[in-house]
Amino acid sequence: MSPKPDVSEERKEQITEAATKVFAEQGFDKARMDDIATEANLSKGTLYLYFKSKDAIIKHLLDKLFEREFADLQSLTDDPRPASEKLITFSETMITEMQTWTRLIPIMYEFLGRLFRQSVVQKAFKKYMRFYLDLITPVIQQGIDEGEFKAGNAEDVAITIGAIFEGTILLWVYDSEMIDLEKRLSSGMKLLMDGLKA
Amino acid sequence: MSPKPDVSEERKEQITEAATKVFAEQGFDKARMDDIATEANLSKGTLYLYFKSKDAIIKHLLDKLFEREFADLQSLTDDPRPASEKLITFSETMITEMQTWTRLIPIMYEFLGRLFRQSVVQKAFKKYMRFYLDLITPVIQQGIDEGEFKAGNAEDVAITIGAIFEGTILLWVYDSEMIDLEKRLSSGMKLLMDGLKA
DNA sequence: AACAACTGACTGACTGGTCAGTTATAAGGA
DNA sequence: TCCTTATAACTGACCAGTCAGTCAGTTGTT
Repeated sequence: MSPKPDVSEERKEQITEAATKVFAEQGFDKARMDDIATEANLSKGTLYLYFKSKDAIIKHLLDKLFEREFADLQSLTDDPRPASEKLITFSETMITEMQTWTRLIPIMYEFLGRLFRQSVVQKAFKKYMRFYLDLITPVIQQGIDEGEFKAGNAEDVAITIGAIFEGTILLWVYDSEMIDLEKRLSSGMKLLMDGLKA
Repeated sequence: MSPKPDVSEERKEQITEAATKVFAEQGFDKARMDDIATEANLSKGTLYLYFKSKDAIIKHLLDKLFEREFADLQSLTDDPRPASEKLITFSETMITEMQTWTRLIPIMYEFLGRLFRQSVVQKAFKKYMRFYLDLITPVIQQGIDEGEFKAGNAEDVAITIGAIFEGTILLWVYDSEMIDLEKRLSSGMKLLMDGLKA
C-alpha cells in the first residue's frame, strides 16, 4: 500500500499539456525544460521523474499526435452508402476535427523539420499516410466499381484528395488572413469530386 | 584601390552554399557555425566578416529561397494562348523546376517551423502566396470568361491548384518511396482540370 | 611597408540533466 | 485525537558540456 495515491498518469498528462504549449510557442530547440516546468507548475527535477529526457517528451508528443481523432473515421470502412456520400462524410469529419487540430499545427510543422533527419519521425508520418490511404483508396475503388466515378487509379485519386487537405492547411498557414480554412477545404474537395464523377 | 580584388560576393555565395547544405542536414538550431565554416573551407572568424550573425545567414537564405526560379513563370501573364494550355505550361514548368528545388525542401520546412514565431518568415511566405495567386487567378478568370472553364470563384480554384502542388510535395515528404512526385503532380493537376472544364 | 583577408584559441552565457535534501500524506499506535 | 514513521513526491542549486561571437595575431599580395 502506498501512503499516497499514484499521480503519475495525471502528471504525465500535465507535463504533456505544458510541453505542447511551450513547444508550440518556442519550438523544440529554443524551449527550455525550465519553461515547461514553470508552465506545468512543477520543478524541473519533477519533469525527470516522469520523462527520461527532453527528447522523450518530444517523442511522447509525436506518439499522441496522430492517435487522436481518427477513431471516428474508421467507421467509413463498413459504411454501406455510396462512395460519393462517404467521401462527403469524410470531408466533413476532417473539417470539423480541424478545429481541435489547429493548435497542434505548429508542432506538426516542428516535426516536419525533423522528418529528414530522424527516422522515428519518418516512421510516424509513413504510418499516418498508410492509415489514410488504406481508408480512402477502397472508397474510391468502390465508386469506380459501382460506376459512380470515372475509371482510373484509385490510389492516385486518394493521394490527390490527401494533397488538397494537407496543401490547403499549408497555404492557410502561409497566410491565414487570406484563407478561410473551412470554406477552402470544402470548395477544394467539391472541385475535385466534380472532376471525379463519371 | 584595394591591393586585392574584392572577393566579398564570392565568399558570401560560398558561405550561403555551405550553410544550405549544413542546415538541410542538421537543422538551423543543431548546425554549428564551425560546421558551416568547415563546409565552406573557411574559418569561423571569416564567416563573421561576411555575415553579422548566424541569424543573418538564415535570413539571407530566406531571401534567396523564393527569388529563384519564378522568373520563368512571369511570362504567363501576357501569353496569348487559352487558359487551359497556360495551366498546363505552368504545371510543367513547376514540375521541371521541382528537381532543382528538392534539395531546398528540408530548409523550406525548417522555415515552416519558424513561421509561427518569426514575422520575417511570415512576411516572406505571404509574399510568395501573393505572387502565386496574382499569377494564376487571372488565368483561371480568363478561362471562365472565355467559357473554357465552369463559372465559379477564380481565386478558389487557384488556391486549390496551389494546394494540390504544396500538398503533393508534403505527402511525398511523408513517404517519398510511395510517391513518384512528378507523376503525382501531373495526375493531380489533370484530375482537377477535368473538374474545371465547362 | 601597408593593408585586406583570414585564423582559431578563447570567453561568457546558456541549459540539459543530476541528486542531496525537503515536504506532505497515509497508516498505525497510544 | 495526537504523535511517529515510512516513503512518495517534489525541489532547485549545481555541474559539465556546448557554442555563438570576439579579437590579437598571422598570412599573402601589391
